[in-house]
Amino acid sequence: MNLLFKALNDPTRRAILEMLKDKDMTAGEIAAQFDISWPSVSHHLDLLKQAKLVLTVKEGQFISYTLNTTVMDEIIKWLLQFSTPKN
Amino acid sequence: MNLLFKALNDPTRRAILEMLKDKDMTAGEIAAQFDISWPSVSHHLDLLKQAKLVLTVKEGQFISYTLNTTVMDEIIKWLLQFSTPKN
DNA sequence: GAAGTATTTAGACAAATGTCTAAATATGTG
DNA sequence: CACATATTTAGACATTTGTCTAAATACTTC
Repeated sequence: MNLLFKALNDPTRRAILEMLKDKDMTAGEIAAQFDISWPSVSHHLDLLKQAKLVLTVKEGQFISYTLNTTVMDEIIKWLLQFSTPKN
Repeated sequence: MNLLFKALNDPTRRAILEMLKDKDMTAGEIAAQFDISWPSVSHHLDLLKQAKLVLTVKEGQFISYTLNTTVMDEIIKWLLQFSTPKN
């Protein structure tokens, strides 16, 4: 839970997740969308990976990043405890 | 969105929210549940308030904190964009 | 209004975070 | 194998964050 909220607590990382919603992307494609350096983006990707919010697949020379929506459901479940009056 | 995720990115603050799920509490009652100093708890409450995750009601000498679940729904909505294949 | 309780504000400090540049590690190609 | 491309790792540095103690503010009661 900690890693999850930590990973979500950054605009760049949230933007990455929104990009991956539409299609899988390589680290390079992702980095190209931002004005920060590649190593910084790589670091963000690492945190997302630690939180298991993204999964990586090696595709030859490239590394493709994919959303892992399973983990999203975990946060949603945590949040829903507040919406329902009595569980 | 930024303030929201920032507010959620701390175990103490998440614990406070879970406590408030059951019943409204005064700042003092909340602070008593933790081993950290009252000013620290007050600071956490302030961040929760900034994120509008909690609302305050002055009850005489005390300040009562209440959950604001409306805001939770906002995060859930953001998260749900990833769960549904095509919006 | 003086004194007591509840809570926040101020200011300091160590630890965590996001960024950078430079270098290292794959992987693919001639 | 040598070289080029893709990505990560290392190390440094400024900013942000969570914590503390001390002091200030707000409300209640005598």
